[in-house]
Amino acid sequence: MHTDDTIEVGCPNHDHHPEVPLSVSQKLPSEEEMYLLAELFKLFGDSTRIRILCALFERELCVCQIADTLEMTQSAISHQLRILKQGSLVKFRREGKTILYSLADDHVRTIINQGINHIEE
Amino acid sequence: MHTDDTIEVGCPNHDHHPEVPLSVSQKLPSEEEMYLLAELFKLFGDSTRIRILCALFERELCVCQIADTLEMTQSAISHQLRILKQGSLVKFRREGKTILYSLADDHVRTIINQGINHIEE
DNA sequence: CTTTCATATGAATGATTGTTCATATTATAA
DNA sequence: TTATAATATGAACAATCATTCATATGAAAG
Repeated sequence: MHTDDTIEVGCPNHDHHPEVPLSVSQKLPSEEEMYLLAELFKLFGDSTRIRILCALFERELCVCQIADTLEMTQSAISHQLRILKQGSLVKFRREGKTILYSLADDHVRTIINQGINHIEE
Repeated sequence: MHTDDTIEVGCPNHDHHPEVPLSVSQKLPSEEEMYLLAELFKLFGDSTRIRILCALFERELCVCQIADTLEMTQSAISHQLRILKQGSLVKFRREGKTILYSLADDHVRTIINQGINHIEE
């Protein structure tokens, strides 16, 4: 992440507010929490995964329906679903040989909608 | 993004709902929009950038204050600020030799808070 | 049990990306 | 103008990642 070598410090603004770095870092979320936040957004940061999630906005879908809808291979979709599953963004249920995927919860929808809001301005 | 070769199709579920891929893809946001969405979330998908944005939650900061707060080099911070600037997530103003960065708008806060909500459950 | 079919996964590969190091830019102070 | 200080940037490198291809798994039908 970063070296623990000497880190440069100091500029007029900095020197006139020597308390700032400490005071800011005290109000920061924990390193753990910020790391998890980044990991969460990383899941949304790929257009294949976004397209999968958007497809699941409509209804639950089996893997090959997603592949067909997005015009991608079953394998590529399956790999991405695994990542979305591990990140608890999608859930699934078995129906015979088929596995049906759906959005894990409404946060997924909310976060994506928030992103759409930001873009459309 | 994907090959235009033959894409496999078909499973019982799929065959019993042949209209699904088309009907789902018609309700999808445009490819352009989904691409932009992924690009947006990519900006939040790095822990250095998340830490920078969280630091700016508190107050506007110059580059070396951010570097000092996060214990990283000026160069690393500057590179990431460039990415955040290009993505319109931060704005800046000059004050002498110093450049002060701040959050571009409240969407940034909202999106991050939405992410925090998701994590804390 | 064996075959079939939907899905999952491991290895390989090319592409993208974050950090470092060295250097450039830009504004101020001397 | 020259020197200094804050920030920016280009090239290089290592690490991460998405897709492909080949193959494995697991449920169900025969």
